[in-house]
Amino acid sequence: MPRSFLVKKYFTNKKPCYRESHLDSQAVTSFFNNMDSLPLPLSPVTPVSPSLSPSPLGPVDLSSSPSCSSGDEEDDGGRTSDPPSPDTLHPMYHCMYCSKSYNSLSALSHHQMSQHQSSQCSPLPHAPSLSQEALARPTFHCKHCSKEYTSLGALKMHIRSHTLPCVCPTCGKAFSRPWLLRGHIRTHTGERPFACQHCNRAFADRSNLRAHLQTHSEVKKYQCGSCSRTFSRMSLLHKHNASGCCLSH
DNA sequence: CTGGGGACGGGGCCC
DNA sequence: AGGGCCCCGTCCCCA
Repeated sequence: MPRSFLVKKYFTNKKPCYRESHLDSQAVTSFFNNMDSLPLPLSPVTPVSPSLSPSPLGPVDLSSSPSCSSGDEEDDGGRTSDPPSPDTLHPMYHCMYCSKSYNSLSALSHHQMSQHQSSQCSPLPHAPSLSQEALARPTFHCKHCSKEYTSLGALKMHIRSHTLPCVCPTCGKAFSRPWLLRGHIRTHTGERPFACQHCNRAFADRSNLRAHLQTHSEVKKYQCGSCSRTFSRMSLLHKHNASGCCLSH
């Protein structure tokens, strides 16, 4: 499975390290104690321009596809999508040698095997040097924005960020995913399940606890490339750079 | 201006 | 396939 479903995405140097730093109970202490040895990115973090190269293959237009499979949980209010149209859910597979399209991978494979394999066909000029399988991979367009995905599941997940099916019963604010709603509900209940082991603070959001733990560390995660100052948050480093540090070096 | 907290979005991985 | 959870990241606000 590809690490990224998203065709158009921001490329980062993220190295997910899941399940290595559970922040509950003693794991927090472990995380903090080992902070110095963690492979933290102590280098200036620079924003990376998005790759906006168009899909080399004809994208699948899902403009009339349903926005979410769980339609019964969708809040209407003008956000619901058009009714499902099975035809438009079918991805199209495009030949890398000619412009013919097929609605099944097997049909495309048969076409390419029979029409192009024995000949000296070369891929279309706009086709990148990818494997044939990769080239045959369909792309799925979001009807609400310009994003493209290589799997329908990824697209459905993304579309939830447009349809916002999870609605707070208290204030009516809508969210794309249930756990986002749960986090929001904590703002109403005041629940703060993520406690700092080094002070009395507790947080409703794990990310905020993680950021807070940085404040306990002498050497923080984000370092200015010019003056070597370290910051607990990327945004602080950005502010620091914007304030002119790098201009004076 | 700086540091920090609150709230939230989104892609990726695991089950 | 879909839900749950993880991490990274951003924006806003305030002291």
